[in-house]
Amino acid sequence: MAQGTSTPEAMEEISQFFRLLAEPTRLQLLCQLRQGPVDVASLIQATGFSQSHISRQLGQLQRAGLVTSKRDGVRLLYRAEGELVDDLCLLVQSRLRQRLEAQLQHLAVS
Amino acid sequence: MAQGTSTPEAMEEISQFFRLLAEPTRLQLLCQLRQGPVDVASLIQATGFSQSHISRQLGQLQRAGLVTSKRDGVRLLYRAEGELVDDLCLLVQSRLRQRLEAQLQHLAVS
DNA sequence: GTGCACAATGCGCCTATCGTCATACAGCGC
DNA sequence: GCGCTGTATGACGATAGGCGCATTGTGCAC
Repeated sequence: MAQGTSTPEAMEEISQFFRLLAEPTRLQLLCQLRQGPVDVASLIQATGFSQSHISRQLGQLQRAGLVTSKRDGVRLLYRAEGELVDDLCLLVQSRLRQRLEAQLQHLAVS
Repeated sequence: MAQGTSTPEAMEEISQFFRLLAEPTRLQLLCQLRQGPVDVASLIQATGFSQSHISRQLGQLQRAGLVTSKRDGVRLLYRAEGELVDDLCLLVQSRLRQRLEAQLQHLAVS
């Protein structure tokens, strides 16, 4: 199965998924949407980006199935779907922390 | 702790890490390097990219601490460091599979 | 129907990054 | 020292994607 991962096509797809998380804007949106449904105006407010930009990013995330939307009258409420992104972020975050601590040790020694 | 993840700076760093994996070339390289030390010529051969390109990508991965290099005479042997990337890829891969299966179900029903 | 608020899309600008070519650097054999 | 092989880096064109402005579309209230 380790070999299966090696096919360039699989790599292409996986990297495409990572690309969604490779943009701070989208990651911020996902973070805001973790706790439950949020309306778009709040997202615009929270991130400080233009409405069009937020709309596009949400569209991408929705097409990837990472968020879903529900209507509330005229507005749309978005919410994050699944905990995969959370798990990924936690893994990466702990790694970054590890690395920084290691650098600290290095400085302390030298 | 869920709140801690929300700071834009943290998002910036985490997304920066994901960006490393968002490129098929780099993911392929990491995949090749999982099994053990590989010399650069093999990587060039395996990916079909130019020497300079491979060198640059390896440099990025090395600065991020995802790979390390050892000299073997004139050549350099690279190897992957840690299983984080493997874990991340497996998680993403299983998700992609899930999604495709769900789509299949959808087709079967309709 | 008109008007109003919210969301999505067409267009363009701009920066970042991919990927190559040519060149410089490093280590080994002579 | 010189040449050779292997790696890194500078310069460049090409492409992708971020981001905003202006516009169009969509659903509600009247």
